[in-house]
Amino acid sequence: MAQTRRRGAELEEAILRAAAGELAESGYPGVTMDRVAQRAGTNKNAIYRRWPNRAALGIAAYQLLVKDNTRVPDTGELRGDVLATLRHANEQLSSPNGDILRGLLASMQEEPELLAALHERMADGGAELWLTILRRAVGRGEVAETALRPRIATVAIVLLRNEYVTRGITSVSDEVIVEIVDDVYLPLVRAS
Amino acid sequence: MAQTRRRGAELEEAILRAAAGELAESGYPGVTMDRVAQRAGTNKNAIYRRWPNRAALGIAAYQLLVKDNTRVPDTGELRGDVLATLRHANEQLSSPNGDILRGLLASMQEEPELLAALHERMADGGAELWLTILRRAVGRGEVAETALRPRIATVAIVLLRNEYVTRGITSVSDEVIVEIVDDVYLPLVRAS
DNA sequence: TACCTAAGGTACTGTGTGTACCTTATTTGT
DNA sequence: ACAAATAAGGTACACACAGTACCTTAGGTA
Repeated sequence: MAQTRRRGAELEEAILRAAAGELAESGYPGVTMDRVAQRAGTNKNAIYRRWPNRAALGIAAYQLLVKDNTRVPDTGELRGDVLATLRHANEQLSSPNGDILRGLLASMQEEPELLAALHERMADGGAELWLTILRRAVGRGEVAETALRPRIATVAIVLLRNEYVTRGITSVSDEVIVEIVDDVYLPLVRAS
Repeated sequence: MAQTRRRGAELEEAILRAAAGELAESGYPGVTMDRVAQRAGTNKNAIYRRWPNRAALGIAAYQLLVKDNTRVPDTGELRGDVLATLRHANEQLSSPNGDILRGLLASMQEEPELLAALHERMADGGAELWLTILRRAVGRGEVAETALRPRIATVAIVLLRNEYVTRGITSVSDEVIVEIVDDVYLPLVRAS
């Protein structure tokens, strides 16, 4: 009954929107090829012509979901910037996004290149954001230039993500975030 | 043709050994109820009478695999202890154990209590081990007593595990381990 | 000896992945 | 304007796996 048959980019977007919808509503387990196809008003063939398997579709949908999440806060002091970024990431990782992330991580065992793509887009996990925050702190004289290393800069978000991935919780309390900042991150960057 | 039918603990051990074998050879995806049952020379009913679902069986098998892995090294200095522990954990987490861990983590989305059990046994992830190492360093005067907090003590292993979980790699290079120790962990505990 | 418990065996439902094959609509080149 | 190429729709399928039902059979126990 469709007046005109959708093609190319139009159909691709419809599929992606359907997959992202399932992801948001039912988590990664809900992203089945049958469900996505039905929701997009198409069939599995159209999906398999674009993504080689369920995992690839899941990553693409996840990227659509968490897009536009990399703003760099500027509160005027390092502690405020770090807290704001962690809290923002905490919202992004909260249920169901945490489940989604965990589900995706596990499904990528055989596709390292897909996992790398996922890692790049992982919510606020990019080192560049953290280096930017630290660079401004260096400019204000809050920390020494030797702290400007990716491994050091991303410690806070790694610890936060660790809470999600290994504890399976749906949301990290603000106390934990403050603890990460005051007990670990700030002492570390000031000592480096 | 079995002379005597196995029962109770004997059968349970046979099932667990079969599951651990599949885990070691094929990772978590290989731990299917059918395969484990066949390998153990029994049937799915016997498994379901003991574990409520595949995830529970997977955790039990994982615990069998990584058992006896918590020795506390004593090299006489903090840096040596930390490096030894991380290198040991790196071996434990190396393929296929890393895949196994990731697979288990993802499957636990609905069973928080199982995930908690897994977390307890996670290779060298227990805070107690790290606190012991730090306590000895405090005794030697290497670090201040204020560093004796779980969040601080476990930072090194969390960073190492992060490499596995988010990057999907099969083994972390020794350079990364040294970087974690010298650039992050030692500065952190000495500053605390 | 009879009973009870637990193991073995088999079959089944339901769901999901991925593929095959054919039909039909739409675009593009001539 | 028409034909050929391209891509979508539709259906059916093979295969694997989780979990359940139901019955049969072995082996301790009273």
